Amino acid sequence: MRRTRFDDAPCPIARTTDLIGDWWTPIVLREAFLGRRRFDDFQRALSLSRGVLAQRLGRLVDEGLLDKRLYEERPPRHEYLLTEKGLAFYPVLAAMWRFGSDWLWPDGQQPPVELFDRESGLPVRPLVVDETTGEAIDVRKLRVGARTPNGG
Amino acid sequence: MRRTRFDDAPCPIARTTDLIGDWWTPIVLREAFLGRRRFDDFQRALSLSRGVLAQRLGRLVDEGLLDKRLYEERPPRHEYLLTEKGLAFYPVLAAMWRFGSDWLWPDGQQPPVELFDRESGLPVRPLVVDETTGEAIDVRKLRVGARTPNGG
DNA sequence: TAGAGCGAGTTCTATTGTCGAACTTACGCC
DNA sequence: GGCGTAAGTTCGACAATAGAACTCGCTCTA
Repeated sequence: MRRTRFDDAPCPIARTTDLIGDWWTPIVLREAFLGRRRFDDFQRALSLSRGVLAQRLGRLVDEGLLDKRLYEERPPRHEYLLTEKGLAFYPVLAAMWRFGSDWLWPDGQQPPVELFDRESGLPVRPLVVDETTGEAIDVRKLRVGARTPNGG
Repeated sequence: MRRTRFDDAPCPIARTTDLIGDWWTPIVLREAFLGRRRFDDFQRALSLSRGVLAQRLGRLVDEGLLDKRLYEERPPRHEYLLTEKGLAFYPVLAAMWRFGSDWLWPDGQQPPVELFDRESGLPVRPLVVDETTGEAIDVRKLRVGARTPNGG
């Protein structure tokens, strides 16, 4: 049976899930954000099957999150760079980071790593807010509705 | 081959990916946030295999995002309610919503649905910021580092 | 100039996971 | 006693994954 696809669903969550709803794609993107560019860099860092890596990188290129660039003619060598769309995905990883840090470590323990601001050196804690009010998102105060003509 | 597990990885993104890195879990959670509670509600809304649904709901209960409650003794009837941990996952879906809305529709088009504030009725646009500064997250200004004793 | 090495994949096979349908259990109603 | 409903479990066909080996184009070295 073919995996169910959500890429033409009317819901933005479903479409995003179609894009990253497997165990390697978010991790591959994480590595891209950490500055990895070359096939074997990804492969060594993640020790995943080369076949799966090729498929995932290909998908991310097809979807426009990565750009496959020739950085050397002879012999031909490629690198994968984040596009504007790829960079725009970072907030999703940041939200995952926050949830994981807050909820996926045993009692009293915390993850060994943290995010820092390069300039100030201060720790950064991602938080999801409403862009207009600046208030933290509270699901109990939200509803989903049809798009308004002037909205969004 | 057994699927690679990330549930004991040192990276919060990897652990979160382990939890939701498949095609149905985020969608099941979305439905839970939309107020769905009963097995057949989920099944009818999503038309996914009952086997897969049972496995996913079970995992979410095991992980503490859903609570399985008996709401009727005879005949025995159950419902799945979001826990505090489950509610804490909403920001991740909100970030996915924003990315999907902004980037996964063809030129000039927009998704048919939108988020609204229940009280004000105004559209809500999720944005990921740094909790301390309130500034939007910019991956180019971040670095990952070892946790500081007083940090985080 | 033969061979080792490297980057970037592709191909192969065994094992798992997923889909969809059918089946089961436990009860309530008529 | 049979039908309906909630909440699953079981089953078989098919798809995806992991890991290893192989290919291809090229460079460097002895």
